[in-house]
Amino acid sequence: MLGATTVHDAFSYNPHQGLSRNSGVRKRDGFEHASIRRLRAKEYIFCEGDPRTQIFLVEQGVVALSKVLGDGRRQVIDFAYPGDYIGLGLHGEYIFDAQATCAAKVKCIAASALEEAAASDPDLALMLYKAVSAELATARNLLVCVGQGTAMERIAAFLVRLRDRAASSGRNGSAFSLMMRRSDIGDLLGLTIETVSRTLTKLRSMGVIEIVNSTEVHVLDEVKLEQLAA
Amino acid sequence: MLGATTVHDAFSYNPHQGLSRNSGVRKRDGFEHASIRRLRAKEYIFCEGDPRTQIFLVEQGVVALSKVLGDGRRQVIDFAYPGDYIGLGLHGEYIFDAQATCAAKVKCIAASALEEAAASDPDLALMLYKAVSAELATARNLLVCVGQGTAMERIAAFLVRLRDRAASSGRNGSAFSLMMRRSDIGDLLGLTIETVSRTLTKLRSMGVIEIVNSTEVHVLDEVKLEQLAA
DNA sequence: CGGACCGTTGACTCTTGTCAAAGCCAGTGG
DNA sequence: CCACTGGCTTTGACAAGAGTCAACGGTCCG
Repeated sequence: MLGATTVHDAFSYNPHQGLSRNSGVRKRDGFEHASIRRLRAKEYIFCEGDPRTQIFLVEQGVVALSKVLGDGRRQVIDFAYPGDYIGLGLHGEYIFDAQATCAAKVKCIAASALEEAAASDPDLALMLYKAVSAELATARNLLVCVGQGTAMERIAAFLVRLRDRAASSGRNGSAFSLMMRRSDIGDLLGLTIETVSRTLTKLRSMGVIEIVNSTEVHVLDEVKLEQLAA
Repeated sequence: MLGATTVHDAFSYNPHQGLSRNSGVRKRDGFEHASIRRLRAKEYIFCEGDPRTQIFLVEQGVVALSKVLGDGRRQVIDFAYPGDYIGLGLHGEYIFDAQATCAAKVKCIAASALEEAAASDPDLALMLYKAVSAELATARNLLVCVGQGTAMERIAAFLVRLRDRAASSGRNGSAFSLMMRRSDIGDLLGLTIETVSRTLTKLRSMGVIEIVNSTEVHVLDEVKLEQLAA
């Protein structure tokens, strides 16, 4: 768990519920060069349509990348974890929202700096190519999961991915923190929060996982979980 | 309509129904350098897991890019139309199947040639970066559609995209050919063929579209169709 | 103490999937 | 020329999984 990272003066603004899309948060928050920005849960880093001036590197916490339909339905496209870049691509504007799901820390990098450098540095350009290719593979795997899986398969696959991430970052993979609310999971998998909750309850009653405090997951039966992930 | 392109000696093989994943099709079919390969409907260009030796440029027809789960469920990830590249990325193997949905023609390009050139040509590398970024945006838009939309919204959005494509390629956008079966559409949108059929029937009975011969679509009410696309 | 937010659970509805049958069309072969 | 066959689509009846609506409980925080 990341603990309660103290946030200085940024306030949480939600552009989809009436506030201006460009609040003072941006300028007040050290947005100039390669600075660190601290985020509290639910705080937006940027929104779809904002000019793409910066690229962000997640240092701590989790950031949900999402798109929102006119009527409020939201699809999380991906979660960015420490080490992931946010905002790559060659668009003039961001093409999705980026919102911290929990207290988080991101490094801010000028987009122009990175992409001008890439124009003369083939290695860097190839690195970008590779990073975007990886994002593409992730997006497509999620598409398969959402397009073809039952609720149980989607949740199980999601938990397997979290477990793999935890395992590969050295820690004990069978115990990890969700670092997000049920609504974030539902919006990722195309399910309602009720279905997410019910499915997690079912996994608990099957003895596959254990959940403490609604956010800490312990995988009790890894084999079973992988079977359920289809 | 592309008409009945004559296919020489390639036969249709389906790797997911018992045949070897590497039949003679590949070598017999002009796979060496920048050659043209003709495909009949349902013929595979390559499969997930095959070594990624070539990149393909679609010249005619439509190619479905898909992933298949162990039990046969299939998710179409994207359709490649004339002008689209297939197989970009930096993986040693293809990470999806590529299968013509109708008679098609593709140009074959050695993968090594392209990516070695990119290592010393920043412009080319940036071009690849841009191409993959575009694929990523497409995949994410489809994810939003599949994750959040009802059957009607998914079908309507799909038809709008086809119309836009037809319109931008010079022809009359309100009339176009599907160039694929209901199962391809269903596997793209995460729906069954029955639901696809029923939804198209409903659109017909609403006077939004007209379908002749099961494949030729005429959009009668563009405004309504866009409204339905969410 | 009260309120806001989040998660869980229950009852019910409804969209979509499943299963089955029939029609249509194209190609094949008698 | 026609009957037959196979692949594809359409349609209907029914089942089931997920969504909706509502209530309740827990936790955190002012």
